Amino acid sequence: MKVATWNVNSIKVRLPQLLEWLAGAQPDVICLQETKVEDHKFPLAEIEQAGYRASYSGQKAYNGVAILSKTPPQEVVAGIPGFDDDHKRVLAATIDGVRVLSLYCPNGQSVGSEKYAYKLRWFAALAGYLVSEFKNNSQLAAAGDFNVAPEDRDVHDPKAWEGQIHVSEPERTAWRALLAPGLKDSFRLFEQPEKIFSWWDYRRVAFRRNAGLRIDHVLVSPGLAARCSGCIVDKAPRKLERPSDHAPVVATFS
DNA sequence: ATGGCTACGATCCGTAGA
Repeated sequence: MKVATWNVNSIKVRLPQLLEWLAGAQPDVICLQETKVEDHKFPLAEIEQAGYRASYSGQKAYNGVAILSKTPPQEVVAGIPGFDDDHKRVLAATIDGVRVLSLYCPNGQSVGSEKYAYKLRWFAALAGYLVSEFKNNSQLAAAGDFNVAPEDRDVHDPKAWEGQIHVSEPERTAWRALLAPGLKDSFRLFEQPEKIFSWWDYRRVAFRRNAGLRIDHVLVSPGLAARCSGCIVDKAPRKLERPSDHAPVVATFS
């Protein structure tokens, strides 16, 4: 079983690239973020034509998450129950017995801003949600754009980024709180090359310089970690014309 | 110190992303 996550930065713009990537990579599940479309405008027909079921929770212009799967999704839930949020950032579905969460965590703008406070509040709510979901299903995969680079080795230039948004200590503490119930960053279950990132700024030819951050992750429960045989970032779509600024991350399970 | 790109929805610039 292959579980992928990809912040597509507009599913409307990226649809041809998404369909092409699905045809090649053949994931069983893909979590999408920043779809930026209302549900009635979601490109369902094209995705079904490609052999996928789709669950989605979107809004105009900003945010929006989806889960595409080869087999039917069950018990689909949008948002974090009990956490009031106008932003469409969370979608859960059970696929082949695995509880899958597609997460678009807040960006936070800058340390100390109002959006930063919202980011930290949001992470606290997510931590509680992950615990309750994990209690219901020991096979849990929480995949998405977390907007946190967990360690300095996930940052191209840790000195330049020190204390900044995505790497600040409160954000990293919030990240570790997500892992506290025993979840693992699937990427770090394996030996990895240095300087692997999942996002590169559109500006300053960041991709060609590999000036990136690793902020897209697939978290797995111990039960799924035991079945995990690999986790990679696929940089290929980032090399295309008019790419998303994020690359897909793919975790494989036996 | 600033802006650099890209997408979007409102106009012909502002907001947001990271």
